[in-house]
Amino acid sequence: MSGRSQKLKQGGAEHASAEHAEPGGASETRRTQQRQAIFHELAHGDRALSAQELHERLRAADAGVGLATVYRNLGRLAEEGAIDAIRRPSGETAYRACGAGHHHHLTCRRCGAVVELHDCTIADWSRRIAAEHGFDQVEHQAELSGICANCR
Amino acid sequence: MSGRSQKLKQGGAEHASAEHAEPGGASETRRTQQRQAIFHELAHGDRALSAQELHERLRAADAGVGLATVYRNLGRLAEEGAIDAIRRPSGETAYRACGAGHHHHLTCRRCGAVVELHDCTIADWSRRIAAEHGFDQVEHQAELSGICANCR
DNA sequence: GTAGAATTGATAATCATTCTCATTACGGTG
DNA sequence: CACCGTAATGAGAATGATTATCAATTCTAC
Repeated sequence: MSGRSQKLKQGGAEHASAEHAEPGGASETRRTQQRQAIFHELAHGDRALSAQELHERLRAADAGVGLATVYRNLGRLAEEGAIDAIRRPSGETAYRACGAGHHHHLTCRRCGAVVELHDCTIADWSRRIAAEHGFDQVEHQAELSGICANCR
Repeated sequence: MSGRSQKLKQGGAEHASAEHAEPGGASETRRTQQRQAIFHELAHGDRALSAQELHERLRAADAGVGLATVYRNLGRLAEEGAIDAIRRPSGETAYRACGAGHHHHLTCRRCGAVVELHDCTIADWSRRIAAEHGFDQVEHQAELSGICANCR
């Protein structure tokens, strides 16, 4: 697929009810069983899942979805903003269906539980730093990890 | 044991790794040409280099250092705290010779210039968040990126 | 229905990184 | 200075995650 009309339209579908707010359905993105199964699994999971883990779960759930398809849809959904990508220290990328808006994650290193952090103080720091060093369009990326109460 | 030998030139980072109390056998870190070449290259670079880039540079500089050796030493040096690992959005890990102490990086997305940020406000936030959610041993990881003054 | 394009799936291909193991060289010693 | 024990190196194989390939399947619209 090289010369594909990549029209990343995402006009609507930013509905608030996070339960069944599956994106797509416009005209370019088809609503396939696989994509729904993938999103459904993520929407119900409490922790972030890697592509491989998700693939495993889907296989166990009788929804035999190919690994390549899992990767494809995960990437797409992340681009559309429907799910959130989290980088694990080990290198893999895990995904999770998150609420909207800017936020970070606090992940338990043992059980993988995730807490969304919406009160980001980094933005202020970032702004100050940017001004201080003459930088523009500064973005930040951050992850917190620790051991949750249950795991101690 | 006067651990005098492993003082890789380049002042700073006097991280006296005294955490090698192996009984019986002594696993000394030897000073090899390759390791010196690797560190030297990093100490002079202004931007962070990935293992592959470093390997390429060393090859070009007639210091034929094997790729595996580059990886090995990079990992070791990072553990010792002599160099700093930076995760690129694309996934590879890049390394840079940094000052000691906890700090983060502000990288120019265009030219790759790096600024060390030593006044990290995330620690406070992190602590508060940890207490709030009952987490323990919370660590954080963060990167800032933007466009530097020269590149605008 | 039917056509036609987006999508899927099995597998090959990448890419960065790690492992293996025979060979080399560092560093102290006699 | 020659010698030894051992950490370190190097070339390539192995791994693990992710991406590309491409014929065979669905969706969706008509």
